[in-house]
Amino acid sequence: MTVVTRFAPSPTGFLHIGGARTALFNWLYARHCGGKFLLRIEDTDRKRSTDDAVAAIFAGLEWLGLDWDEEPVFQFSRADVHSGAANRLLAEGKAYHCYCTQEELEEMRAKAKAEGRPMRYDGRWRDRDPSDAPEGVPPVVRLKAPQDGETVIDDLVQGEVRFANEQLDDMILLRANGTPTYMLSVVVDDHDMGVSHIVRGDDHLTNAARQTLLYEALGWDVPAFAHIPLIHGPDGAKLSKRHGALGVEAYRDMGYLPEAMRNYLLRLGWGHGDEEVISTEQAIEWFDLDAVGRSPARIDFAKLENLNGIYIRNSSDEQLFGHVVPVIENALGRSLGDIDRNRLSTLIPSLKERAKTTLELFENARFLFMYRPLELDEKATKLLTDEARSVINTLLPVLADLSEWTPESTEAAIRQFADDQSLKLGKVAQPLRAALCGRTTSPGIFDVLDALGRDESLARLGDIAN
RNA sequence: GUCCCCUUCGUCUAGCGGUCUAGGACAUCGGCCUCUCACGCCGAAAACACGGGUUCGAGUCCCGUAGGGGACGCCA
Repeated sequence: MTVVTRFAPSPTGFLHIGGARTALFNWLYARHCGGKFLLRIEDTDRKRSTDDAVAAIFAGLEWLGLDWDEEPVFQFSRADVHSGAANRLLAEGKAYHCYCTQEELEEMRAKAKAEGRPMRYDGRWRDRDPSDAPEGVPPVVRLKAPQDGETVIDDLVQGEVRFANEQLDDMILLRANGTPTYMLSVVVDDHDMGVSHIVRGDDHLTNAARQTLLYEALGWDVPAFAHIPLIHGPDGAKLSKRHGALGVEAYRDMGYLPEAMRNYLLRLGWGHGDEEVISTEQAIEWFDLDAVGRSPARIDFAKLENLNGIYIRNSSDEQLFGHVVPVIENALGRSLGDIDRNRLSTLIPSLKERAKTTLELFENARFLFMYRPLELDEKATKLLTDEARSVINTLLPVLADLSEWTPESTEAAIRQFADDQSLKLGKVAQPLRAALCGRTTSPGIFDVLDALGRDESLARLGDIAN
């Protein structure tokens, strides 16, 4: 059997992190099995669906590197097919018209609540003669679902889950205005798209039971289900905006790399022995639904950051440079000229050892793009005492006399200088750092000198010495 | 409230009856390295929710309890 999975978001907002993980698991499973990963946009709620959201979902998936097979299906465009299925059930006597008013349903709900029961439609039109139909009330179409027995979901993640059919009432297939409901659309679409494995959040577990009934009524094979636990916020509660229910593009803007994000999401609820840093190739090879945990996982930004740092360090200099230039240009509000680019690319190897996000990398590189005379931060100002300035003063001609300007040559000269002056290297390096970077932390000082170049370095030192 | 699911260090997890005095990772705290900050390395503290069974033996199986989550729409 060819495995076909799908990701079916409703375009009512950005692609949030929970959806991203669901998409990732679907994608991984399809790739692992050599099957297909399809995309369906569930835009049947016309009021809440927007084109912007559709675009955001596409962009989010692309950013994460989750490519889908075939053209995306837009659910709303298939409304006729969906209602056709409902009409077929009607003709076969497996569905019926219900003329209940909203008020009647409200009453049922209130009564159920008062009696401590869940709201269940009482089936009052189930076997009633259609000739009883009230004038001018447009009916909904309901499924004539079995009233006893049980429906069993053999879930790849949750195991065998049983629901008593009496708890599953006659769900609405077609609304009074004739449009199909979610429950109907999903089943018809998944069937028509040939979906073999439905991987989705476990908030859909009860829906799986209802949908199973629908599959059976329609005479279709029931696909395999895999209901994965939801992601929770750091506090264990539902994901809130404050706690990470952001669009994936927000994570991009916070300086995370898509590969790191993917790795992190993968490890949330799934593990492979002691493996932590897992390449996409390995993930595809190792991923399987039966290893997905059943308990919800909390998002942990510290771990995400740590992983991101690992991916930054493992990036090639060229790759990282490409990632970081737009981040910097965006933060700086100007584009980088050749000089800026050269300085940045020289310092990248050193910069990437000390940043957990590309945003942090920018902060650490910021001094490269500042204009003279440098604005010194508080600590740098404090560090540049008269004594420190005189060290720079004495060192300046030594550096100016260097015939060659490389990390090796400046290091040799400065170490020699410190030796001659009976100073510890730190006593020379720290003032240099403050003068060159305007702050007391930076990449290795010889790399800084190298990146800035001879002229700029000497000029910045001169600004301080005088 | 009803139904369903879940419960190993603070967090993510390994563990699929004996090899568990419970392993790894992040975070935390020490130390080393060192021109600062990082990286790296070494080390410490830190968990089987509780109560009953089953078994020669339970983190691992069963049943309760407690706690957490999800579902109960003419939303998806």
